[in-house]
Amino acid sequence: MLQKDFYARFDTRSLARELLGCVLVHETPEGTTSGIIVETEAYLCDDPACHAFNRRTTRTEVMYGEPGLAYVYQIYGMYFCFNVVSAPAGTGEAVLIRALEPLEGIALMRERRSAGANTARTFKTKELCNGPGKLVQAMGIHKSQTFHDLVKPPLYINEKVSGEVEVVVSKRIGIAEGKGHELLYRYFIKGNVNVSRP
DNA sequence: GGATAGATTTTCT
DNA sequence: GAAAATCTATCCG
Repeated sequence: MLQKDFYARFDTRSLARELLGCVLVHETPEGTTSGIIVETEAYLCDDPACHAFNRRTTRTEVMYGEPGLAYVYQIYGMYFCFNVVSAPAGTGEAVLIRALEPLEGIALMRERRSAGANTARTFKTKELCNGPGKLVQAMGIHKSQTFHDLVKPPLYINEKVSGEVEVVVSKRIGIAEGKGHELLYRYFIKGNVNVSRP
């Protein structure tokens, strides 16, 4: 399991890159789900797209906390996004986890995703976690886990299983022009089929 | 296969 | 009252 020093060691963009290949794990009463992190985005304090850009508020308070905390927020009324708080306490930065490659508990992920769908349908394995809102649903992560310290169960991250990975850098997804649209703060594993947008 | 509209609620102005 | 770090169903080719 990754410890505090890992989250504190890197600046936000380096952490976003380092998290690729690591394994996000969530232990719940229904079972354990886990997946390899294959896509991330960095949000810096001097970045208009960052929630903590304007000022320190109730919602963004956790982003100013110590690195390694979880930040879960609701987006577009019905979905949630999971972030890892980065940068020293007092600096409002975080890494958005955008996609996972399902590892453990795939049946449970399918169950949770189907329960969230309007009509009965079967999800392919690569459709379970290939987007920020999707992985939160599949992993059973809840908004109340904001402020959870990711160095202990039930929600934590394991170190890379298989050596270094080939990383591709790109513009972020869903950022409007004039809001840091052109910044190359998105990182994903080359050729991985679970990435939200190749 | 790709494009598009609609769902729905918290947060801040 | 508007905007938001999205996803799915449904249309069309």
